[in-house]
Order: sequence, then structure tokens, then C-alpha cells
Amino acid sequence: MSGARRPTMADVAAKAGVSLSTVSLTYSGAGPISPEMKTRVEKAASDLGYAGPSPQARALRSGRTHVVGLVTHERLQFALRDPITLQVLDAVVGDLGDMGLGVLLIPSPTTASTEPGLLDTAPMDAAVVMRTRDHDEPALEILGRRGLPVTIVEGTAPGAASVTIDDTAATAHLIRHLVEFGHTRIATVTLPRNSGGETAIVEGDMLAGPLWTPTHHRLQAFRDVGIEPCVVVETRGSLIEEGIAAGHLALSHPSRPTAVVCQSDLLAGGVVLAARELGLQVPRDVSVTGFDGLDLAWLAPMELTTMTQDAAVKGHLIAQCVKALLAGEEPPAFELPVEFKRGTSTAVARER
Amino acid sequence: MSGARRPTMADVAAKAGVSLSTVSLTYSGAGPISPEMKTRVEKAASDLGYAGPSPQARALRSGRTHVVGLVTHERLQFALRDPITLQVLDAVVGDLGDMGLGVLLIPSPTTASTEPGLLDTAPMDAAVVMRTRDHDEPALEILGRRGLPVTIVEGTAPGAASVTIDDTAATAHLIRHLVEFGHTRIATVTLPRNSGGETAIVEGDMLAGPLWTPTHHRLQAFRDVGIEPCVVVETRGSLIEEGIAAGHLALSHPSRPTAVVCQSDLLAGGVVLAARELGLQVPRDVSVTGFDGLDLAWLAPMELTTMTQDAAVKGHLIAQCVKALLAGEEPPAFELPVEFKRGTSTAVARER
DNA sequence: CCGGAGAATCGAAACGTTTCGATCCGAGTT
DNA sequence: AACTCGGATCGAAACGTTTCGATTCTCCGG
Repeated sequence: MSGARRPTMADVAAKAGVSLSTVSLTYSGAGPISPEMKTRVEKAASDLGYAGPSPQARALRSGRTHVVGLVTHERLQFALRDPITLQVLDAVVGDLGDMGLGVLLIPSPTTASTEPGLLDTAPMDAAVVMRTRDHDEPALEILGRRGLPVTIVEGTAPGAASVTIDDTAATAHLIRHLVEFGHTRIATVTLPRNSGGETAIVEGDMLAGPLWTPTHHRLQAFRDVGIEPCVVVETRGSLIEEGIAAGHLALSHPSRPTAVVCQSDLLAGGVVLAARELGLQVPRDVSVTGFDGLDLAWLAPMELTTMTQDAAVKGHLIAQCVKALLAGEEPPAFELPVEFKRGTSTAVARER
Repeated sequence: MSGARRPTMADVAAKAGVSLSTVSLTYSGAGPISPEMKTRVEKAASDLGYAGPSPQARALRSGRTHVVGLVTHERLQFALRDPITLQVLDAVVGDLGDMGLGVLLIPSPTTASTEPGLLDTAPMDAAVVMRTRDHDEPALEILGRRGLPVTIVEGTAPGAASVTIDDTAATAHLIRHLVEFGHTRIATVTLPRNSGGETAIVEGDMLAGPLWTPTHHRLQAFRDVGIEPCVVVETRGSLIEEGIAAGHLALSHPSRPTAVVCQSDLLAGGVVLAARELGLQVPRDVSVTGFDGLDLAWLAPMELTTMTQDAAVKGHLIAQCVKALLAGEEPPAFELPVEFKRGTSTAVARER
């Protein structure tokens, strides 16, 4: 190959016989440029094989990288295998893309290692943090130190924009629905309580210790309604397999729950499968509720009783938060509505 | 807020009473720095609230952005809802993250619009292109013009590194398996043929026109084995819903197929559900094969007959390609092995 | 015929690093 | 005691843009 370095704006300017600034103005669109000058510059550029202004130089000079960091669960698989999260991400990437912003994936650092990671060094203009814990979120601290505007999904922090849903009220709605059906022994299957989640029955106070925000809020609903779940099973993420495992644990527990409140539809689907494997009929022997409002084709003809949230709207709102922050506006705080959806997975309680 | 601009290295140097270069050396780790100097600089930095070298300045000067672009299907949902792709992405992000590289999501531009998009302007050191078409991939041209090293997944291009699997041989294996079972009327359900895919029966030559590489190769297997599928149904992506829709189309087709070769496990799962809805038993009335080797818990106790590929390994190889390219080495070309997995979704052919 | 407004272009100063060669100093060598 | 060498620090030159305040030129009104 030729050792020749790539052409720069200066080369284009020289070739076209104009000043550097004129070439810059041609590309950036700021300032008045005559049509013939424009074609002349473009001609010179294409002759030289100039591929456009260097993003890095542009970023340094203008202070804008046009990159938004997306801080997710350290294992992308856990974060994105839930279709809801994926739909949100899809909308976010689409919207930000339309605004000329790229999305940089940043796995959230778990251990507060001293080594600076992507979060410390990656170029970005703003960050979106998905699924933050209630306490000790190292990511927020790092972002704060860097002075980057932050949007938090499913959580809040001073100075940060946020997009949330009323997890507690929504879950309480489901619990009351079950209570009205006469259920008293209600189990619950939770999302991870914190980063080191395991699939296991939770002993002791279910709200003790640091908890992921949505997990916390959805558990809180039991307190609000004034009911204590007879079994609490924690999972490692919103996955069918996890739901199956948790379902086995919950349904074979000595307290014999007649209903299971699950913190996601995927988990609920898994619990339904587990029930079937145990020879229990849903909803005859056990009622199951979900959360999110997915369309689980493989459960058909059963439909989950669940709380529906609109993932696309959520994504759009997140993008809007980022936009507002970049424009220097006050950080917005959106709360998304959720809707009760009566399915065929819940029914009147029956002794079993 | 104070209008004071963020501190720079020069500020730190002044505060610590040393030269700018010394501070730089402290942070970059190049060059010898005495321990006491290091602590002195760190003290000054933390006093000033200095958050570390500006990524954009660093990128301009060193020529490295530490960002790798990931070019995917324009709708992230379609690209990532398949667990296999997600697992690959997970491994890629993890490995590159360990190398200090961030992953920037770039939806592939569909229309060759004149407006320069993310692909043209986003800062990156290299790119990974997932699922390229056989012809006219505008993304590759843009990346080529920018002089960025490219790794292609499920495809190849001159000068680019690649990670592929032998789709044709693998699919042929499945077809032969069915032929040995006496199947002659075999339908096939494909991934999108190109970006504007629809869920519909394909009329005419199934290999005509520009095709996504994997779709093409897996269809090619029929030719290799010397069999023409009795129905070809195209889908919009590897989704259960798409499989259900396609299954209905294929199984109610007048040619009454006794087997369906699906280009992904998710599609196969959908076809199985469609068969059940139509009152057909799998594998008694119809055999179904998949592709990928997912663990579809909700199909249990049935297990798909499929070709297994190791997504994590695939991801690791992709990361390795990127690494090699960034190190200036020759572009590697890996072909991943796939393994036949006999499940319970295929059986001897029976008239229906 | 002159002054002034506006359009088009230009020059030069940043932006905040990394990097290369130079400088300084004390320890070891002859 | 002069001489070399390596470790630690420093100065200055890039890196490739954007941006701001000139500068030039043309055209119009008075």
C-alpha cells in the first residue's frame, strides 16, 4: 500500500485553490457558500478521495462527539433478552440516530475497580443509564465527575432526567386483582435484587439491602396493599428459563401458593410452564400475573394477566430527555402510564 | 452554576507545579514517572476535580477513538431479538470492552440517501458489519471510503476480515437427514431475503435477486442436495410470530409438505406452534428442523432437530478479528464449525 | 459619484491532548 | 576528576477541525 496519509481539509483547500475555512464552511453548512464554490470543493474532495471531516478533530474543536453512552447491565444478554428492553433500545437508537447521535454500549462496571473503564474514557456527550440500583451506583458517580448529562431509566437521581413508570402502583393493582379473587397465599418471583442475583428463595426481609429500583418498587407494592408474600423467589434476570426454575421453587414450597405475582411477563411465562410440568393447571390451580404486556405467542391460547407498558413510547421519551439535556434545558422527568390487562392466567382462588 | 470551564491538563500541571507533559505521562502510563510525582499529580487533579484526559483530544492526537462501529439491521429489534445474535453481541461487547474498546450501534442505512449518516460521520477505529447482503452493501462502500478496517459476520468482502459458518453444508446436512427419513415434499421457511422482507410465499426462482448472505447460502443447500422445496416462505426476521405466520402459509399450502426446513430455531418453534394450531402433530404428521441450536424452554419436552453453532465463540472470533485489524495484521477469515443435533422434531415421513 | 449593506471568502486562533527530542541530574566507570 | 549513561522531567510541535473577526467585492440608494 502507499504510505500516503489520508487527505485533510487543507489538502482539499489547496487542490481547489481556496482557503481552508471555505472548505470547512462547505462541509459544515454554516455560513454562505456560493453554489459554484460548493461544486468546486466537492470536485476537489472526490478527486483526492477525501472522506469528509475527521470526526475526532470535529469533536475536539466543537466539543460535541455526537455519541450518547448507554449504560446497561454488565451482561448484555440479561439486559436485552427481554423484548421490552429491546423495544426501548430500538426506539432510542432510532430516535437518536435521526438526531445524528450514535449510541455507545457501555456495560455497567460492577466492581468499583480502580482501573478506569469505558465509562471513564469513552467519548460521549450524554449518557442514558438503564436499570440503576437504589444506592451506590458507581456509574452515576463517574458520569457526574465527568460532568455529563444523564438520563435514568427506571430510577432517579438529583440533576438527572428520568423516565419511570409507577411500578408500585401497577403491581399493587395486580395484587388487589388477586385478592379480590380470594387469593391469600401469594408468591412472588422477582427480577434480580442487585447485581449478584441468584435464582433462589429469599429468606428474611425481602426489602433488606440494596435493591435494583424496579425490583424494589414492585416488591414494595405488597407492603402497600398490606399483604406479605408467602414465598419470594429471586431470579437472575427476565428470562423464561429463570421463570421455570423460580416457578418450581415457588410452587413446590410448603406454603402452597395459589397465585404467583411475577415481575415480568417472561418470568410469568416460565412460571406457567413450571406449573404445567408440576401437573398444575393455570389458572384453575394457580393464578399467574406478569408485568410488561408482551405478546407471548407460544403461550397461546392463554393470555397473561399483566400490566402493559408501551416500550416504544418509553424509548421516544428517553430520546427526548437526551435531546433536552443536550440543548441545555432543565432535566425532564417523565412517568409513563401502565395499563391493566385482564388475561386468562388468573381466576378465583381454589384450595389445592 | 459557575461558568467556569472544566479543568484541563494544563490546569493540573500548573496546580502541581510541573510541566504539562509530565501530567500527560502520568495519565497515559508511557514514560517513567516517579511515585512521588504521580501522587503529587493525582492530588492536584482531584483537588481540581479533573476527570481525566479529554477523550476527544486524545482521539485527535493519537488517532485512536477506541470505538468500534457495529453495523446492524436497521431495526435493532429484528437484529437482536434472536438470542443467537444477542449472544454474539454479548461476547463481542465483552471482549472488546476488555480491550478498552466501546461498541457503537449503527443501524445500516437502507436507502442510499445522499445525507451523510452515522456511518459517515461517527468516530471509530474499525467496524463490524453483521449480516451483509451479497451485493450493493452501501455500508461497505462508505467504510471503505473512510479507510476503516472492516470485519464481516456471515459474509465476505475483499480486504475485510470475516467470520462465517458453512451455512450451505449445514443446511444440506439437515435436508439429507429428512430425505433419509423418506421426505420428498419439503417446505422451507427463510430469513429475510433482503432488507424489504415480507412474510409471504416466494414465487419463481427462490435464488433470484439480491439476497442476504445467510438466506442465500441456506437456500443454496437445496440445489446442492438436488431437491427443490415444494414451498418457500419468506419471513421478516427470526421471530416466533413470523414462524407461526410462515408455518400457517407453508402447512396449508396445496403441496402438503411433510417436512419444513427453517432457517432459524425461532422460526422452527413458530412453525411447530402453527402445526399444533392446525391440528398437526410434530413429528408424526410433519417434521421440522431449525438452525442455531437454541434452548427453547417453552417447546419442552420437544427438542428441535437443528444445527448448533456456538455464539460465544463466534463473538470471541469477531473480537479477535477486530484486534488483528487494529494491530495492522492481515485480515483473518474464520469459519466456525456447526454441529448436527438430533432432536425429537423430525421422524420418518408419513402421508398426510 | 460616493457611502454603506450584504454576500462570499479568508486568516488565524483556539480545542486538549500525545509525542519526540532535549535537558538536567546523580550514580557508576575509568 | 572527567565521562558516560539512564531515569525523570520538560518544551514545543503536531493532530484536523470550527469559529470569529477581518477583508474584499458587488450592488444599490441617495
